[in-house]
Amino acid sequence: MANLRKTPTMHDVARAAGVSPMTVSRAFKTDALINEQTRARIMAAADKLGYVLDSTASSLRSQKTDFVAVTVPSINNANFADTVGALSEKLKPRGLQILLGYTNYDVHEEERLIAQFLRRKPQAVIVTGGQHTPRTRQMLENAAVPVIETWDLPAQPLGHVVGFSNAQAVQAMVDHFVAQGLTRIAFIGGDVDRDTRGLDRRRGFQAAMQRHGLEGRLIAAGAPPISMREGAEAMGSLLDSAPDTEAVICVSDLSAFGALSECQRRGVAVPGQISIAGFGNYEVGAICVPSITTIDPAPRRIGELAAEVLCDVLDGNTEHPVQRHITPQLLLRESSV
Amino acid sequence: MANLRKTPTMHDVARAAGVSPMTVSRAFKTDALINEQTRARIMAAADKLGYVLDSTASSLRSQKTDFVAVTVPSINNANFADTVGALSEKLKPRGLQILLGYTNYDVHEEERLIAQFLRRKPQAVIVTGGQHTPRTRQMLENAAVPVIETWDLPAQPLGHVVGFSNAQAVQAMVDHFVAQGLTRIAFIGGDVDRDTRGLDRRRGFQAAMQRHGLEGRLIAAGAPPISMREGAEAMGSLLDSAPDTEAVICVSDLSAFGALSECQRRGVAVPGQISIAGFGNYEVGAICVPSITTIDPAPRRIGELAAEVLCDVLDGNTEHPVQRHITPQLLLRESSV
DNA sequence: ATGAAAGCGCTAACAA
DNA sequence: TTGTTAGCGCTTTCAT
Repeated sequence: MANLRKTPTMHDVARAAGVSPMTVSRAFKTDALINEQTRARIMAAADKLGYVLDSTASSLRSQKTDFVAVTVPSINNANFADTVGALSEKLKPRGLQILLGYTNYDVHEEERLIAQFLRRKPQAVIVTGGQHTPRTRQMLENAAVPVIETWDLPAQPLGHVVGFSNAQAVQAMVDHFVAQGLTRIAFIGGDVDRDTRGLDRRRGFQAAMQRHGLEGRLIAAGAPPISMREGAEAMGSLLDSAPDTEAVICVSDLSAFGALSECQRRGVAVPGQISIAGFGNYEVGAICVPSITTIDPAPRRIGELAAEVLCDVLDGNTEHPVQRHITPQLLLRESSV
Repeated sequence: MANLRKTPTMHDVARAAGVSPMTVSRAFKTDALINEQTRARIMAAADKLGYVLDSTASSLRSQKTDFVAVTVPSINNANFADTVGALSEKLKPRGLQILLGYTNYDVHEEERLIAQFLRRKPQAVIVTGGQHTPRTRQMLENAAVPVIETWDLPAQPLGHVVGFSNAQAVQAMVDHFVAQGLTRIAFIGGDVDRDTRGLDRRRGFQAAMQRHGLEGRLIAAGAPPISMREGAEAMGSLLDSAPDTEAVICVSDLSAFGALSECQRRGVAVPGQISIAGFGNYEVGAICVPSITTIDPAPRRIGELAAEVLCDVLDGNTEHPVQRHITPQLLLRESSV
């Protein structure tokens, strides 16, 4: 049976085309010095044999892979998906392939992932956030691989940074509500600190409230990521426990939408009786009625900038660690007035 | 400088631990025959040197990778993310790593991805849908790698299948509306046939309408994937052109939510004046007010079954192509009565 | 523009 | 339980 034949190698193609294996190797490189007719003959032979280049062998010999390792907290999040999408599109022309892993908002799972990824000798490692286990930090240092931290401004960067201050962004939101004369303001977010960006947003909320001499109300919505349902439940307990609340800032648009829905179920007017704001500029917040005031952290821009930084590093144009800051935009919508 | 040292290899660890490289290799395998004290000594030496196993070399020598190639239409879709998430969790214990690519609903992009992935000699290829270019089909056949098609019931399967009939699921939805006495029913979906699952749903709609002797109204909402915004716009033109429509079935919950929002903006009562249904059981449809009637295709179940099939194949328990069918559930909610 | 020799780092196969 | 030998498929390097 034909299927019992071993997978053809470069050697087989070389013999079929009447050249040396080295010439076949050249034929498969776009920029190699080779006669076009020879290449055509080789490609025809390769096609006939069903030859597929073995990039494992190629990587081993050249001591160079085309992998870029990327970790995100969740595979199921439109914001991170946008960042990865932009990254992927920008790296595709360079022939770089993304090795994607998700940490489930857990630094130990991140450690496990990074350890696994480093065995593949990636060209770079791009992570979400600036919180890592000591072992992760050490592995990345030992690997001497370019590292880019995204979506955050780490206190002690591992290398390059493409991010923004989550705390600062939420402070702008608080200022907006206070400027409207609102004082009884609550924050709906995760009840544990696994999600460091969520934690930063909560801290930003509290810092801003304190600055205004106000007392912030914190509503715990469960373990990150906070879903629409958890947002709705949190809004329910807020309405039960502190019905005089005038505004609610949610850790994300998803929980904000859940909160909005709970208000609608209870006949609480938004805005009017209560204003709602989210974070992340997810599509749902732009489409729903009323639309939800939010902060746009430009997730695709983060991916594009990370790709830019990475290309500079790989081209040797960047010797020192780079910091590229995003400026999140406050988007005022119908849910706050 | 310490950093100028070459990356340590097994050889270096072996010398440091006073054993042969082969013993080091064994120490890094969980199930290898090795003295535990020797292993401890080796691990200590490896740790001190910052040694990281080179899985490229390992794969080349053993002619075996731990990659599973997976393609999905979009990285930014909660349903496919759930499938990939479940797949990933089930494959992790086996030490299999997912190589994820997204096709952007384009069979040619799928072809490009598969070609790239096959160079890595994956253990299996898992694709979304049953529509592929001839070249893709041929590459996969040549590679003699296990293939699983998901989310669909392909007419000509490439190998194993874990899916359901999108057409049939939508027919059940039409039957539901007709049973309620509704006759003027519209379908909002993509205007090109790139998304074969969307196309199947539209066909199911038309077939069911025809079976009931009714004429279906088709509203084109743009190129897949259909967003919430496009759903809203499509509902706008439907309300303009055919205001007597009694029910709308949307290609997904996202467009259904957009359609619902547009109704709310225009003061059209849902349900009452118009009933709305979606597809996919996305969270937004369960939380919004009114909640949206939908079909649950059990995306995580698809991933779990695919992982199950894959494990059976890798264990040699499955010689012949397998078909595992999902039965999507109709979820009746507030948007239809 | 093409070829020959060597070896990337690891592990299969066999030996002790 | 550990060691020795050989070679996976490719590309670097040097030669022609």
